[in-house]
Amino acid sequence: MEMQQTDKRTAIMQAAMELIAEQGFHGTPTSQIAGRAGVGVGTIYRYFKDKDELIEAIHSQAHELFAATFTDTYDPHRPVRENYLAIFSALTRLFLARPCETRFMEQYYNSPYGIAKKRAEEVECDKPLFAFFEQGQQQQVIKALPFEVLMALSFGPLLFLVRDHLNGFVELDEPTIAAVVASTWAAVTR
Amino acid sequence: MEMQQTDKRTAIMQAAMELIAEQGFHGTPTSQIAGRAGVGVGTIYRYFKDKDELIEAIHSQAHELFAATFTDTYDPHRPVRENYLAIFSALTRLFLARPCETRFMEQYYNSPYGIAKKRAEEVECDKPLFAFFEQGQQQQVIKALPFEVLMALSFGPLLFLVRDHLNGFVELDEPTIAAVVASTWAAVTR
DNA sequence: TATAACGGACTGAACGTTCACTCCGCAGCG
DNA sequence: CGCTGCGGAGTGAACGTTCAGTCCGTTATA
Repeated sequence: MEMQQTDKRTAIMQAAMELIAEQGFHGTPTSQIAGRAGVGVGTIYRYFKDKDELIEAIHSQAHELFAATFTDTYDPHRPVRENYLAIFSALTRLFLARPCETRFMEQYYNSPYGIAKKRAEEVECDKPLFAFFEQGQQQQVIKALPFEVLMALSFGPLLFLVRDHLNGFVELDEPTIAAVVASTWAAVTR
Repeated sequence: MEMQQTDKRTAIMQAAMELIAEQGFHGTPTSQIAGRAGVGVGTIYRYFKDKDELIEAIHSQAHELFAATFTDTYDPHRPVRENYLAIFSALTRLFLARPCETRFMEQYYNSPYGIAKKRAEEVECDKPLFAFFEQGQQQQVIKALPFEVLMALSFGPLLFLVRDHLNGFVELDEPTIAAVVASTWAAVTR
């Protein structure tokens, strides 16, 4: 039962993601990452130039996971409202199903890493969502507010609640998710 | 022109708050705090047992500032809607006027400090807001959702936008604030 | 008033710890 | 034997914290 070349790389990324999600970037030494991944410290540096590159790799992987949910859920043949409810429900369910990825991303975007990253690629990464909101605006359904404001009205409450849920302050079940997404829909529509 | 005893304490807290707001807890060494405050490193430890106690003191001060805005703005003789719009507009304006306090608190509540703190005193600190929402629910104006959900619907978008504003991604002017608060009002009402 | 002794606020070099990262020896395989 | 992938003790830097000593305002003494 041999490990493939990429298995150690994957194990390192998984271990780092879990630990960073729990303890933050500065709370998780490389030694601990190596320990959970079942590899030596030096092995980390065979696959990643430094800790920053490891973190970027994890971010990139998590980002793809989240982006895929959008493209999987979005259906151009449905009305805007149905798409909205489906997309944000699906995203919330994904946040809850993948707590490590979610908490990692929270850590990431609340750090110098994330701010620089966002500045660099915001244009790219949010393009599909931007187009979706624009479509709703052209149909006079969604308010004529700046894109960032619509993002805030949609994601703000969900991320707030997901964080509370993962910290054990709220039980975020399926009916509650539906109620929240319906409420944010009321916030972004005329 | 001598410094009072408490002036150095205040200078240390101010310097630490500014630096932590910019660089995070682990990005700001005590040496840097002392440098900006214009005191020796050791002086910090005359006023605070350790770095944690310094952070708690800053949090406590900022918390009082924010709590005061609620009590100053809330007027029991106004309709719920007017109170809601006034309170959350005022809070947002305060967030923008006090970027250091705001960013410090963001850092704080995204760290082990904040989670433990919230667990300990959530009951206490949110009491006035809880009562406010309850009043609106009894008048059949505000949705019968859990308190945490109402908090998320109200604060989520605002904090999201304030963060974007402080990072330079959005210009959050007075009309935009009004539009956002009106939108979150639409989200929390029946 | 002039001078000496005191007390404690203040300082920063030094300490021990912890971290990210390196380096060299080892094991498996052809 | 050479080569490749790997491990973990070791390294230097940086951190939070300490503490022996300095400085200065106040008080006691003559």
